[in-house]
Amino acid sequence: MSKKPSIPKGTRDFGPKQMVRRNYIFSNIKETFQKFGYLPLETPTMENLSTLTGKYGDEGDQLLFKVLNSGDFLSKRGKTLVGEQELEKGYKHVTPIISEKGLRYDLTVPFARYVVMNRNDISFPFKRYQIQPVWRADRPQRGRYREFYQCDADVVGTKSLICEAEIVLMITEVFGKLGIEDYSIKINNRKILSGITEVIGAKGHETDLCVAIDKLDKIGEDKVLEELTEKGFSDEAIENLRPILHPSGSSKERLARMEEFLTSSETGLKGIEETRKVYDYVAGFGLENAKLEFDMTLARGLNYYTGAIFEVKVNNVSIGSVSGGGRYDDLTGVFGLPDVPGVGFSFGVDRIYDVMEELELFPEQHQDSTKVMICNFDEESERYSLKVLSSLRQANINAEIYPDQAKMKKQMTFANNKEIPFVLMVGSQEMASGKLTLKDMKSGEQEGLSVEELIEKLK
RNA sequence: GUGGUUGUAGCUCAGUUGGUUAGAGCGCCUGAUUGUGGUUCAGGAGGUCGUCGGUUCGAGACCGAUCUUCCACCCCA
Repeated sequence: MSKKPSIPKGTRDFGPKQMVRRNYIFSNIKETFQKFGYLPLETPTMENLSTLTGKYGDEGDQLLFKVLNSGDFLSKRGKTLVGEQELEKGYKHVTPIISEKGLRYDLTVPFARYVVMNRNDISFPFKRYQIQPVWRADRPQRGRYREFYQCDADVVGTKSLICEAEIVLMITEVFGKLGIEDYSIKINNRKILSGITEVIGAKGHETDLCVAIDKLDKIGEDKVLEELTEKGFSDEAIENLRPILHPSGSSKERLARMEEFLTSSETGLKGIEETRKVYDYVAGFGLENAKLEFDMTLARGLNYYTGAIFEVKVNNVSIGSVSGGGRYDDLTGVFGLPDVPGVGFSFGVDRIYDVMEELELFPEQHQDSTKVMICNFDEESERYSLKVLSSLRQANINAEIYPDQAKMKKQMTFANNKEIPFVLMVGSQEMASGKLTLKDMKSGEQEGLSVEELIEKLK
C-alpha cells in the first residue's frame, strides 16, 4: 500500500458540513460590509517579498512563507548558487537569492499596495472588503492555524472618526446576526499609549510598554512591572505608571481619569478626544448598547497603527481575539504614496467558527442540500424518472436521482445518511397510475402524488 | 523561535514488569426484509500500533531521529 496522504502542519480540509457553516458566516459578514458601502477586492496569493518584508516587524518577517524561485535558478548565478561569504552572513542574506515571492501574511498590506498602484483610478475615500486566506509560519495551536481566512474591511482617504464608529456598528451587526451575545469590543488609541510614555518619562518605548501592559490581566501587576524593569524602564517611570494600572468604573470614568493623567501630554489628550468622539458617533447612530469598552491596556502588535485600535473578544471562551483592527495614518507611505490615512479591521472567521461551535450557535440548515431523491428501480423507471427530475429542477427544487439501480435498502440508507428529507419512488404501479409515491423520511409517511402536486408540495 | 505533550481499526479509546494470534464501543458490509432508511437480531470485513532507525532471543510498550496533534511562552486572527 502507498503511504498515507497528509496535509501540511496547521492546514485543514473543510468538508461539506463545515463549508455550509463557514459560508453562513461569510455571507453574513459580506452582507454587512456591503450594507456599509464596502466593495469586494481580491489580490494574488503571492506578493513580491519586497512588498511584504519590513511591514510586520522582525517577528512578522520570520513568519512569512517564502516561495522558492521557479526554473533553474542555479544557472542564473553561475555554478555557485551562494558564495561562502553570503553563507556566513546567515540565512537572512541567502533567502533573497533563492526566493523573491512570498504568501500574503495579511490583507491590509496587499490592499495598501493595490491602492498605491491604482491611485489614479481610485476615488477617495475608498472602501473595500476582502475575504481571502492568509498564511503565517506560526506554530499551530487551538484557534491558530498556518492557513486561515481574514475578512477585512478598510477605508482609506479619510480621517473621519465616523469610520471608526461604523466599525463598531458592523461588528455589532455581524455578531448579532450570528447569535454571539457575550463579547466585548475593546477600544484604545495609540496616541494614549504614547501619551502615557511621555508622562512617565519613557518616551519612545511605546512598544515595550504595550507588550508588557497587555499582559496585565494574565500575569498580574507585579510581573508586568518586573518585565518593564527588565526592558530598561526607570523606577521613577514605573512608580508614575502605577496609578493607572487598575482600571475600574465605566468607560467614561476611565476616560476622565486618563485625561487627568495625561494633562501634560498633547498627544495623549488628542487620543482621549478621538476616543470620546468615537463614542459620540456611535451614540449618534442610535446604538445605545454597543459593547464598546475603553481599555487602556489594549495594545496591538502591528506597528503601523497610529490612532484608534480595536480588538473583539468573546467572553467565557478560551480563544484569542476574533476580530481586530485600527487606524493607520500612513500605510501607503512605504510604497511611495504619503498622506493617505485609513482605518480597517478584520474578522477571524476560523476563530469565529470555533467559538460558534463551542457555544452551539449554528442553526440547523439544510436548504443547500438535496430536498428529494428519486429511487432508481430499473431501466424503465429510470427513464421515466429523468423527466420527473427535470420538472423538479425547473421548479427550483434541489433534486437528484440515485445513479445506480441498487437495492432499495442501499438507496434508502444513502438518503438517510445524507439527511435528504423526501424520497420519491417511481415503480411500475406509479408509472401506471401517474401517482408517484413520496415518502417523508422523518415521519415515514407515504402518499401518492402527481408531478404537479409533487412540485406544489416540495416548493 | 523556546519548553512540554500526543499518535493503536473509519471514529472514540483499552492494551499489566517487554512474551504466542493486538481488543472494546460506535460506524461500515452481508443477511433476516428479492419495493422501504432511522429500531431489533445473526454473521462478517477492517491494523506493517505515525514514520525511519536502534536495543533485545523477543518491541504496540524501551532508546534516538523525524513528522503530526495539543498546551505554555513569544506573538497573533
